[in-house]
Formats: sequence, C-alpha cells, structure tokens
Amino acid sequence: MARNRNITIRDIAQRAGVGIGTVSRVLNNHPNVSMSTRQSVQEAIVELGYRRRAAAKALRTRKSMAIGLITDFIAVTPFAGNVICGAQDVAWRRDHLLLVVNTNADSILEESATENMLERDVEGIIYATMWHREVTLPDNIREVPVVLVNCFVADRSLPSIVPDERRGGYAATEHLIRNGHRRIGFINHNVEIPAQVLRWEGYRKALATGGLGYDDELVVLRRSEPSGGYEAMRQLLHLPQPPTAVFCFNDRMAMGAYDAIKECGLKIPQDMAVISYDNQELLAANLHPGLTSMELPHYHMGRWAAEYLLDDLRDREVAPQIMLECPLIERQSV
Amino acid sequence: MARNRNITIRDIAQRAGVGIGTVSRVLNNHPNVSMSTRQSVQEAIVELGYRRRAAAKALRTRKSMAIGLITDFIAVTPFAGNVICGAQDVAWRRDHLLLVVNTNADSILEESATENMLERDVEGIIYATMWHREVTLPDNIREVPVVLVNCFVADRSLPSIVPDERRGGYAATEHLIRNGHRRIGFINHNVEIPAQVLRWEGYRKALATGGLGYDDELVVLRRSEPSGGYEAMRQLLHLPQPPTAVFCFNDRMAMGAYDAIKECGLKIPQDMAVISYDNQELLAANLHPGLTSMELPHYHMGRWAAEYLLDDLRDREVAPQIMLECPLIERQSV
DNA sequence: TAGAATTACGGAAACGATTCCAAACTTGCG
DNA sequence: CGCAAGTTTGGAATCGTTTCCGTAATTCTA
Repeated sequence: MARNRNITIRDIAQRAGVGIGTVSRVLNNHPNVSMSTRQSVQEAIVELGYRRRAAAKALRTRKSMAIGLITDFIAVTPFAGNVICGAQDVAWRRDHLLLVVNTNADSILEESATENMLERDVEGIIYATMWHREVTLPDNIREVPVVLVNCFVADRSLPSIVPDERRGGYAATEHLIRNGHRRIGFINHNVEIPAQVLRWEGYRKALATGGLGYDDELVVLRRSEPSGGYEAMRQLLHLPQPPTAVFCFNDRMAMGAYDAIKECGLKIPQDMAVISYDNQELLAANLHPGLTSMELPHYHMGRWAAEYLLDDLRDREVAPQIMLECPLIERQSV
Repeated sequence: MARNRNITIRDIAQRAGVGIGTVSRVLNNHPNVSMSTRQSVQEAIVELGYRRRAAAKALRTRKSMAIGLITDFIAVTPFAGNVICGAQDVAWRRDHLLLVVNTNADSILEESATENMLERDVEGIIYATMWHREVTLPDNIREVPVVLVNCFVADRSLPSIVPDERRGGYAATEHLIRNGHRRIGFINHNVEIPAQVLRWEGYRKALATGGLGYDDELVVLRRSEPSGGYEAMRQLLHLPQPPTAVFCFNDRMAMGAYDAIKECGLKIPQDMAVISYDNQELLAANLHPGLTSMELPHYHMGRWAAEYLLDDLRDREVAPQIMLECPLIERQSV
C-alpha cells in the first residue's frame, strides 16, 4: 500500500478514537496500554498507511538511531566491506543505521565528516583503517563515543580493536613447525608498521618455543608486493641450506613467492610449504594450490565495534584495547 | 573548541543582538542580511560553539540531506567500495551523507531497509548489485527516487546504469586483433547472465568487423573460477590449431588460464596473449605478467547514480538506461 | 463494599530549526 | 521634500514526535 506522507500521529489518534499519547505508547511498545486499544491503534496505523518521521523523533529524543562509520580507504581493499558488514549486522538488529563516510585519510574531510555526524546526533562513531596502524583523530570526534577498528591512538585513550598480529605470527609459524618443518623462512615487509613488527615477534617466539634457533639469513625484508615476494623467495632458495617452508607477510608477497618456487621446478607444498597473512579470498583461494593464510578478522572487528558502541559499555573508566585472534585458514599450501 | 550541545539558534540571536530569523538567514546564506549583522552572527556562532541540529532542520524542511545506498553483497568483492566511494564523492560535495545497508539479497531485509530509509526522508536510494543482473525490488522503494547500479528491472521503469558489456567484449577482442592476432579464443562463463551473453556478442561482432570467421571450437564455457579457466585453456591448447590469444570472461578465469599456459612452457604474451574482464586490481595487477583487463566502472556508476538523484533529473518522463563504457587497462599480457 | 493501589489514558509543552508576514529602515528619483 | 520601491529585520507559527502530569477507570484488599 502506498504510504501517505502526511499522516501524523494525530490522525491515527483521531481514527482510533484515542489520544496522541496513547498512539505514541503503542508505537514505542510502552506498557500500560490495554490490549484492545493497542489493537485499534495498530489497525488505524495500517489503514492510514502511517509512517513515523524519524526527524521528529530524533528532535525530541536527541537520539538518531544511527552510528557513523569513517574509513580511510574504502575502495582499495575488500576489507572495508567486511567491517561495514559486521558493524551493520549488529547495528541493524538494534534498529540502527550506518552513516558511512570515506575520507581517503584526508584530515580536513575527517573533521568535517565528524562534524556532520555530530549534527546528526549519531550515537557513536566507528573509525576504521584499512591497514593496522596508529592514527591521530580530529579533536571534535571525542564529543561522542568512538571505537577504533584496526587502528589505535598513541595514548590508548580510545577503545580499539585490532588483529592480534603477534599471536598470528606465532600461530602461522607454529603451524609450519607442527607440520614437521625445522627450517622456516620469513618473507617480511620492509617497512616498520605494527603488522611487520608484531608478526616478526610471533615468528621468533614460535621458533624459540619450538626449540628452533633464529637464523638471520632466513628472514628477508622486501616491498610488500608480488615482486618483493618473488625476489625474497629467490634469495632464500639460493641459500646454501634453503628453508623447507616459508611464512609470508601477506598474500601478495606469497603470490610472488609462488612464482619463484614454481620457476625453480619445486612443488608446493611438497618441496616448499607456504603460509601467509591477510587471507584475501580473491588471492588465497584462487592461487594454485590454495594458499593457507591467517585471516584478518575484519567482520568481527566491525561487529565488536558496533556492539561496544551500542551497549553503553562506553562509560568504563579505561578504554579497552582488544586484540582479536586471526584464525588460520587452511588450504593446500602446507 | 568543545561545542556545547545546548546552544540553540535563539542563544545566538540573543548574543548577536538580532532575531532568530536573521540567524537562520545567516546560517543558510540567504541574501538580505547586511554585512555587519552577518558578521556579528557568525562571531556569536563561533563564540558559543553552536552546532545546528540536523533533526530540527529535517523536521521542518522535510529534507534529510541524505541518500540511501542498498547493496546486495558488500563483503564479497572490492567492487562495493568503489560504488560507495563514487556515490559519496558526489553526495558529499552537495552536503549529503550516505546511509548504507547491505542486505545479502534478502528481500525481507531489503524492504525493511527501504522502510527505514523512507522514515528518515532520504532524498533517493541507490540500489547496487555486485554483479550485473536483473532485479526485482520491494514495492515501497518506488515512493522515493531510485537509481539502479549494475542492475535493472525487467520493465525498465527505473533509471539504471550498467557496464556496457557488449562494447567491452568488442573492445577486448578488437584489441587483440589490432595486435595482430587472427585466431582468438574466448573462455567464457557457463551461466547465461548478462555479462556472459553480452561479452560474447561483442566478441562475435569484433571478429566479424575484423574480417575473421567465428569458430565454435575457439569458445569454451566453464565455471567462472580459476579452475574453469585452467581447464578451458588446456582444451584450447590441445586444439589442432590453437589460438594465439585468448579473451577470458574474468580475471579469475584468466588466472587459471595463466597456469595452464605456463604449464605448457609457453610465454605470455609472446606465445599466448591474454586479455580479460573485471580488472580486479588485486588479481590483474599482481599476476605475472600484469594482466590486461577491461575495467568495470563501479566508481563512475556510483557517481552517476548520486548525481542523477541529486540533480532532480528524476522527473524525466522515461527512466534512462545508461550503459557505461568499460575502459581497457593495459598491462603486459597482450 | 469502601478505599487504596494500580493501570489506562488524554493532551499540553517541548525539542530546535525554517518560513512567512509585517514592520522598520534605506535608497532613489522627480 | 515626499513617496515608491527595495532592503533588512523580528518573531509567531509550524514541522511531528515524546514526555510528563493529572485524571479516570479498574483491580485488589480487608
């Protein structure tokens, strides 16, 4: 039925023969309305094709039933979709909508986006980055609850959820060890970002725990691209005593490593096992053989962020700094 | 400066020694306000840290300064990010925000999402799908201007923008012909969707235009995955007279084709040129050699959709059905 | 069955902007 | 200088809800 745009709560009241207060109570599922009145109000609502105007409600209650989501680079990776999806799934269940703004990391835009969201009385803002890093936020954002996804502020004064990279690095390496490998290469990114540092730490720790020594020449740093992975892999293969397995910083580097391995006539995983990080479906699942990879839990980070915002846990004295486990996605490369 | 949440237009009026009407006029850049009053109002605004409440404005004007964006599968491909990005870039320039809902193609959710957006007085809705297809929409969506992105309705009663797949198929094939190839394979998807049908048509037409015959055995239909592409490529390579170039339905199939080609000891592009469709950066740019591919113009479709909605072109008698060109992205595989 | 306690209900006031009309003030021109 | 035309200004009315308070109706208790 085509809804009429001009039906108000007052029309409903009249039609149902009740007062506007009662209509409002029905609309909001308040108690203290008799079954029969509730019924007749509901009938009037469908008969007249009433639609509640969110703006009026928001004006009166100061709640917009919306949360903001600010991202830096929504278009470059498929990660963003997962964060949005996670946040939305929980927001929706609580009748909230997502206001999305992509900023390309432009701080002017970030500030005005925040301002705009504040004008709209968002109940909180999720600030998500596409790679794990430290951020500095516009001042105005602190006027509303904020949760950081995949990033953090220097002083840890805002709640944040990031992947547990160290544990991921550990788990990846341990997985190789458990599969019998004793000489394990690490093809790492050559820029010092949290992912690079922490995965490396995890790698070392797993070696130590497994009773294996740390060998400097097994670790090669390169650009985080296929070509970097390719070069690094070649270097490892030319070692007097090459590794039998390699842990790659990300799927793209692994992709390059694959090429180098195949080029040498070696087989994956028989001659060389490969594990990597990010689990970009598009790559990992489509490589041949399927690439075992540590998943970045974007969907769950998005969920957690929305839950935290909407749960009013935000009054805790300290801002929680969550590290979420990265699940190991097994395919055929180990 | 920390804004005070309780400052209203009336406080500004008082502080600046003017009436509320004047403040409103300043806020909205209306003419007929003397320079000096305008100035003093603006000063009062910053001094008091005033922030306009969007809900009040929306209530009075019935305009929310927002447009809705409904997608089917936001998380599975990186395409969504581009559509959002495009739509947002133009929306933002006009002070509009995006309300995003992902539905996983659940029609119940689609309807309630629409309802929710209508309650919020969105000025229009963009309905975007992740692959080019026909859709049926919830009835209620027609109460507001709608634009379809990457999809269309059977009766063409709603404005729609889709990639020009036929022209893309034509351009891809023609590109191979222009590079001297006379025997060109086509590895196509084995499901009859618009992309499959139209790219095929383009392929035929380009052959005809180029004075080349259409040879049935050069066209192989398979699952649109790497393994499908792999199988298809092997089949083509075992032909008595194999092609010297191949056009793949998408990057994933091309990926499989790459494997088959390399496995036979052939070189790309010397022994076999490859061109494909979709231009998924993550794949096409990272394959070795870089994969030449027809780009799906998601960003521009998003832009166009938002522009159309906000431009009030929506009163045209007939709903435009736009087909947007897919640019050829050259890399090293041809 | 009276009176207390509880539940159901009606409607004024408030949320904070925009819009419109009338009034006050300028300016221009013969 | 006087009047018309134009510009600037103030503020009441309005948008459509929710909330709150007082009253009416009902149920409970002894």
